[in-house]
Amino acid sequence: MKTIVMCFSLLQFPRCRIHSLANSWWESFHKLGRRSGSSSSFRVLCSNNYEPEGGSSRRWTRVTRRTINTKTGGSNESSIRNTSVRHEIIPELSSESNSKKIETTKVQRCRKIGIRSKIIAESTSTKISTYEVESTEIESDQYYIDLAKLATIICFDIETTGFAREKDRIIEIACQDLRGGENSTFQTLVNPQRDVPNEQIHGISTRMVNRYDVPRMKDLIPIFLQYVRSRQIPGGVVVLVSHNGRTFDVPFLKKEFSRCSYEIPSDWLFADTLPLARAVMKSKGSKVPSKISLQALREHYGIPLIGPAHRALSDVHSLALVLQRLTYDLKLPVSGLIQGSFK
DNA sequence: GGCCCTCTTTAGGGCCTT
Repeated sequence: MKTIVMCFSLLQFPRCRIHSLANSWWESFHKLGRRSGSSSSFRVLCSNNYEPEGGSSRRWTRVTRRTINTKTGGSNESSIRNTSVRHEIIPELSSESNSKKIETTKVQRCRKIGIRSKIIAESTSTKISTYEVESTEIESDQYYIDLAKLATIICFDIETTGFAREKDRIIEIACQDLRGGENSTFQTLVNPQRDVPNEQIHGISTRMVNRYDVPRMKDLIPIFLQYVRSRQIPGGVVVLVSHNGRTFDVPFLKKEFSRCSYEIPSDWLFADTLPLARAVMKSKGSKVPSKISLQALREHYGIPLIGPAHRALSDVHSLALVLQRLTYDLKLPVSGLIQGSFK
């Protein structure tokens, strides 16, 4: 597996884009906080800044001559520096010893940076009662607080050839790490090796994706895994957030992984903004409106559309800001988001 | 498929995702 991951270089794929939306989420969050005059929500979704072994200068071994047209991009953030930290993922974090291991990992291997560290160091035990979490009493609040300190929050979205994961295929994937910084976002078209019947929805045509230089899913998964791993805090978990992900994006992604003989890494968690949106509506004392689509939420919060609607990266940008507003409204900390996550 | 609402719970329709 590791060998496969190292077989691809993002720089090799100009159509696979890693953008620099960097700190837009943080900037917006701080603006929101200034407007509200409240500091409690600033504990939500914060994280420290880390970079994997080798940093941006690392080199991946090229073992294929297949030219795949992808794009990368991004901006440097002053707080990001190279580090010799190694990836040592803890697969299961369910015991007290593992909780202690997290704490040890945090102290020994991680660097805290600026205000974000101060934010995350605060207690994050506040939870909103209307957010129905799936967790049982197996894990303590402290466990989730510890886990939150090493969590990477990544919003993601997919475009597909249809709704049926059994017969349809992913044709575009986009992600945005809310921590921002260099290589914080990732976007690529995916070659489904079939016609795209719903171009009218997202504007992605058969001609755009059925190309030799657009990666197939089996080509992309190792790159995608490497991207996520590059954003992951050593010893921490990744929380992949999407809208209606529980019933669409995540099962679709899992199906594609399975089809290509891959498994979703055990330290990936998934969160869905749809139940968060319902919880916000309930908390305001109103019945859950019938329209709680991502577009409806974006309009509700006055978030401008960046780029064409129903393209993965545009929706990810919207989702990142919607998530920020939802967690703010719910006063939901990272630990609460993790408690409500699923695998 | 899961969730929510209502003309409901022994059910059905609508919404979310493309």
